[in-house]
Order: sequence, then structure tokens, then C-alpha cells
Amino acid sequence: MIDDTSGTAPHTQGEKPTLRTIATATGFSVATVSRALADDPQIAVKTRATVAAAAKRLGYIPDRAARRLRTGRTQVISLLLATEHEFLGFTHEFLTGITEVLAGTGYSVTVVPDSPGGDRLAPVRTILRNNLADGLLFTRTETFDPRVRLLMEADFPFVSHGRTEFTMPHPWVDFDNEAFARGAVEHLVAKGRRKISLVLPGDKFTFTQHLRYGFLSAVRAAGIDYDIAEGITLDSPTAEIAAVLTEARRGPTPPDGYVCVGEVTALVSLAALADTGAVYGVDADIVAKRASPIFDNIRPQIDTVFEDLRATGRAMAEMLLRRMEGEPADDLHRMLLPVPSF
Amino acid sequence: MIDDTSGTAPHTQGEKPTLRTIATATGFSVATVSRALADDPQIAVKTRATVAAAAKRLGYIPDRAARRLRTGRTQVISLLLATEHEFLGFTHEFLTGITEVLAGTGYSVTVVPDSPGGDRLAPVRTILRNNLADGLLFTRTETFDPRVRLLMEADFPFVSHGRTEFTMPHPWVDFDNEAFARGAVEHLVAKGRRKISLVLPGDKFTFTQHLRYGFLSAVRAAGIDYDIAEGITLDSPTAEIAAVLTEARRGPTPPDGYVCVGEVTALVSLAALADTGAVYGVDADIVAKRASPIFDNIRPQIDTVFEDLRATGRAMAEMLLRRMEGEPADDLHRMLLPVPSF
DNA sequence: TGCAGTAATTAAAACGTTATAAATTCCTCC
DNA sequence: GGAGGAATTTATAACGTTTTAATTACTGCA
Repeated sequence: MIDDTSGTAPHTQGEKPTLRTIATATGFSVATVSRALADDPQIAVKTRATVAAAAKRLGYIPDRAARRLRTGRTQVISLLLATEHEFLGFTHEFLTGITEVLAGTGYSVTVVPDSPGGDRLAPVRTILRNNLADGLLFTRTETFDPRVRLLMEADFPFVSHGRTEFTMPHPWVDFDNEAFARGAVEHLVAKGRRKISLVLPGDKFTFTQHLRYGFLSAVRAAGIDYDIAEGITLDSPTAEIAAVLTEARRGPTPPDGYVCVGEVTALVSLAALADTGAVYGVDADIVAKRASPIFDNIRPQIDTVFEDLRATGRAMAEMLLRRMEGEPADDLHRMLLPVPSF
Repeated sequence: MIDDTSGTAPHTQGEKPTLRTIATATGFSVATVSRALADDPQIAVKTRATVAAAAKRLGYIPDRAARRLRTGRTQVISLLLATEHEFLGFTHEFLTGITEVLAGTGYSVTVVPDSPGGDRLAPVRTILRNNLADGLLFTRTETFDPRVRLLMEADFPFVSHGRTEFTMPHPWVDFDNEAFARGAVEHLVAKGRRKISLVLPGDKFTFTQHLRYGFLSAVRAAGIDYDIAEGITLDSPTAEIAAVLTEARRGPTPPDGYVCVGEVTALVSLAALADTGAVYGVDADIVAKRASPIFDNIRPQIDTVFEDLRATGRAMAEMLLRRMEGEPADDLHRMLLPVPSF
């Protein structure tokens, strides 16, 4: 055979194959082809096989725009990405986890900025009104997060990173910040520390409450002193945090232990020690939550607890897929546990 | 007036407004409304005003799926996000810059993973074949990047982060890595350093060549010794980099200066100094490229050069918009300059 | 052989938009 | 008062898919 009969090579014809192409190639109608590809049991098994083969041979790919127009489904998942985060590599790790799960599902991820200081509802409204996505993921959840309320009213699929205090259940993935804070304090106490310092995220976030509760209950159980920094949060400019921490060190009773909720605060705390002539391991110890391996390369080496953000992203994406399939929200919860390095 | 004539409140009717809604409301045909909204000069100015007012009043938003189906334009920009980067906050900063520019343009950003170790062409092919985007942004550009070749052949709009060595011009945004490397060496030489160490990214990346050239020419001009680490790259596991660097320090003539292309290597270098009993500022100095403010909080404070990734993202997004408008590639280039902290 | 009942297929409409080509209205000027 | 032409408007088709309702083909059974 000299002739080019290559049925295996897709794109032998220049034009993009559509249902119509397959229809004329197989002799079936467009309707039949459509239903065959959808594996409709109404269509004869043999027909389905024929159509599937032709589709493959021709390199058919359903047109997203057409499908979206017809069905109203966008095949898009939107991620509201907070401008501030406690970790340096948050965005990267989180996004990697999400795309890992979504690869091959036909869904694509769009990223929409979300500024916790500004109007957090606006991007959600836009997505709902303009029908820009089939599902939503977001972070930095607040105790009575207005986005959760709106999305539940609209019955729109979503998964939040972090819990709320609403009574109606909704899907979430969270890290056990209470356990982290308690464990961190206990570890410092075990090292003999008697006054522990903490910088919290903004009050409105739910995980702030969990951190505070875990911290306070451990501190009280141990009967030791503590110092929750005032006037600043985890998201304050590092210079401000640094100022407050060094100030505290110069006071009459400086802390001898630090619980750091993020990598940046950990570095600032270390710098505050260095700048006030204190020696790590002698004058004070630190336990920090971390999400990247860089602390292995920071001297002095501090004690850390790992929060797996890639796994978080994966869990959230998987959960969202299930939610979009119609699974009820009741059991769609997942708590990730701290992994201490000590 | 008791009657509700509220023209100001959108969504008085439950259904989503379409061109047809406006058409029946104004008495014009759907065709006229469409063209009026597109500001077609063929349509009477008065008509355009009437239609625009009605559209606003009704809260009309064009349906993306329908428009996309009809025009073939997706209103989507895809970002190929490399799994590896020299900075911890790369993804976040870069993405922030991009979304800043795209906000309000009607374009949305989808993120697609790109693994420089694997098949870098596959995601591009998928995007082209399935018509998933109108434009493409990517990073970690190679000297003869296959993606650039493919995209130029397909005449598909894109902007690369980094240059190539193809003769045909294409839009790019780059950081002057040659100037960075040269400046870093000169600074170390000025401090009296006589043997400078460097860890390079993988050979295939264009910026590796720029770094090497800047480094070598400065080192030779100063007539000093140097040590380009072998067997590892910037993307090697940090443990491996650490092993090589500490090994070098234990050799007969350890380096007394380090040029670090990223934040992670800088930390590893600092750790290597600490672990071998060397004192920063006495036994060795470091100049590192950085993209985040965290080095202000790392002790000892090393000399750094800032690469503005948010500005890079902005520049790339702006350039892509212009390219998609049809502007020729010839002048779409932008070189960002190092900003030394010393 | 004919008929009911089931299995398989398909015609046609619809989703909301834009582009082409044709139709209508409006002027201007003789 | 038309003719001619410019200025506006619009009917219609098309983009590629899914779905409803209708049609055709096949089966077993009397």
C-alpha cells in the first residue's frame, strides 16, 4: 500500500473534527454520535464502539464552548487566592496539589485574587453572576465567612480551607491548629520554658480562634506565663512585627519561648533574638509551623511542625469534585494533622 | 409615584438578561443590540446610547460561552507554571502581578503545571489543539525552547519569561542575570574576596548562559579564582547542594565568596558556612538574588539583589495583551534590572 | 402474515452570540 | 414628487453541542 490510509494518525484532515465529522464518517447522525460518546445505554453497544473508534481515529475533542453554552457547565474551578499567607510557598504548594488532582479531569483552574482586607464577596458575586465556574475553593476562612453564607444560599459547590462557625455543614479541609499550638507549648514547657510568646493572625479568621484556644489551654495547664503580641498580626509588615518582638525582649521579663504560626514570623523571631544578643537554645527556644523544607537550612535549626499544603490542595480539589457530583456536604470534612520534626 | 419604576436596580426580573431581553426592552432587534454594544459606527449614536442604558439597567453581562463559541476567542490566558523555581515566593508574586493587570480586562488566568524535567510541549499542544486560551505565558525558558518554536509556527500569542537564541524575534520579559552575576562578583572582589563559588541552574535554560557569562567575565577581569559547582544545579534537592557546598569548604582552598542565584541556595550556603565553623563576613561573604523581603529577617544579614517578580508578571501580562491586539513582536521586549541592596 | 411492543436511531430545537447580506428608512437634490 | 444614495436596521445563518420528542427498525407472538 503506497496510499496513505493511516487511520492511526489523527488530524489527517486539516479541519478540526466535530461531532458532524464523526457523523459523516460513520454514517450515523450527529445526535446518535453525541449520545454514543456519552455512553447512553439507549444506543446499541456496537454503535457506541464504532463511534468511539472513529472519534479516537479522528482525534475528536469536544468543544468546550459549545458544551458550556448548551449545558451551562463551565468545566472551570476557581481558586480565590488570598494576598497574604503565613507561608512563603503557600501559593505554589497549594496550587500544585490542586492541579495534580485536576489533571486529566477536564477541569481547569482559574486564579482570582482575594484580599482579606477588602471586599471578599465581590469576586464570588462575579463568579456566580457571570457563571464563571462550576466550583470554588478559597482560603483564610472567617468564623462567619460571608462567602460561605452566600455560596450556601446559592447552593454553589465549594470547599473552604478552614472551618466556620455556621451551624449548617459545608465542605472544608483544615489543619489542626489547636493541636499544633498545644503541642508547641507543651514542647517548650518540656524544655523548661516559662514564658511563651505568640503572634496571632487577625481575629476574624477561624483558625485564629483555634490557635488561641490551643495555646491558652496548654499555657494554663502548665501554669506558666505568656505574651500574645498586641497591635500586630501575622500579616503585619515584618518590620512592625520585628519592632514589637524586639521591644518585648528588652522588657523586664522577656519570653523564653516562641510559638510561631508561620515561617516569616519564625525568621523575625530568630532575628529578634540575634538583635538583642540572646542565644537560641540558651535564652529561648522556638517552635514554628512550616510548609517548606527550607528550615533545614536555617541556622540555628529550630523545632518545626509541618503543615502539608500540597496535600491540603489535593484534599480540597478531590472534595470539590465529589461535591460537584452531588455528594451531600455532611461528610465532606477533612482535618490534616501536624507533623512535628521533634 | 408609588409604582416600582426603579430603573436603577438591576435584576428586577428573575431571569438572566441576554441580548434578547435588551432587544424586547428597547424595541430594537437582537442584531442591532449586539452591534450597538460593540459600538459599531454603523449604528446611530442615539441608538447606541439607548441600548447601553438598557443594558446597564438590566444588568446585562455577555455570555462568555456563547461569545466564545461564535468568535473562537476564549477570553482566557494560560500560565505554564514551572514546578521548580529559584525563589520561594515565585509563584505568588508572579501570579499577583499577572492578575493585577488582567483584573477588569475580562480575561481570566488558568494555571497549568509545567515540569521542566518532563515533556514541556504537551501542555502547549493541549492548549493549542483544544483551543483553551487566547494567549500563553511561561517561565524557565530554554535556549532553543521547543515551546517557542511551536507557538511561533502556530502564530499563537505568548510571552516568555526569559529569552531564547532563536533568530526570529518573539516577545519576552527578562531579568538581567548577566548584570546581576557580574555585579555580584565585583562586589565580592571589592570586599577583598579571591575565590568565588557559584551554583548554576540547569544548562538548558537561557538564563544559565547569561549568569555564567557575567560571572566568568567578571571573575577573569579581576583575575581571581572561582568554583562552579559540578554535579548539581539550583534545582537539585537542597541536601545535595548542601553536601557539595560543605564538601568544598573542607577542601584545601575553600571559597571566600558566594554568588547565590536564589534564596534557597543562599540559605544553604549560609548553613554550609555555619556547619563548617566559618564566620560570615570574616571567612566569606555572600551576594544573593532575592525576590522577597524575608532576607531582612535572616541573620547574619547578607548582601542581596532584588528581582521584582510582581513587576515581571505585570510586564508579561501587559505585553501579552498588546500582542493579542496584534502588535508585532519586534519591539515587545523588556529587561528588568537588578536592584542591589548594597 | 400482521401486530404490538421494544430497541435503536434521528430530526429539530435550543443555548446566546456575531457576521453577512439584504432590507428598510431617511435624506438630499433635481 | 421621485430618483438615487447614504444611513440604519434587521432577518438569517452559523458556531458545536445536548436533549426532547418523534420516527424507524426489529423482535416475538398469535
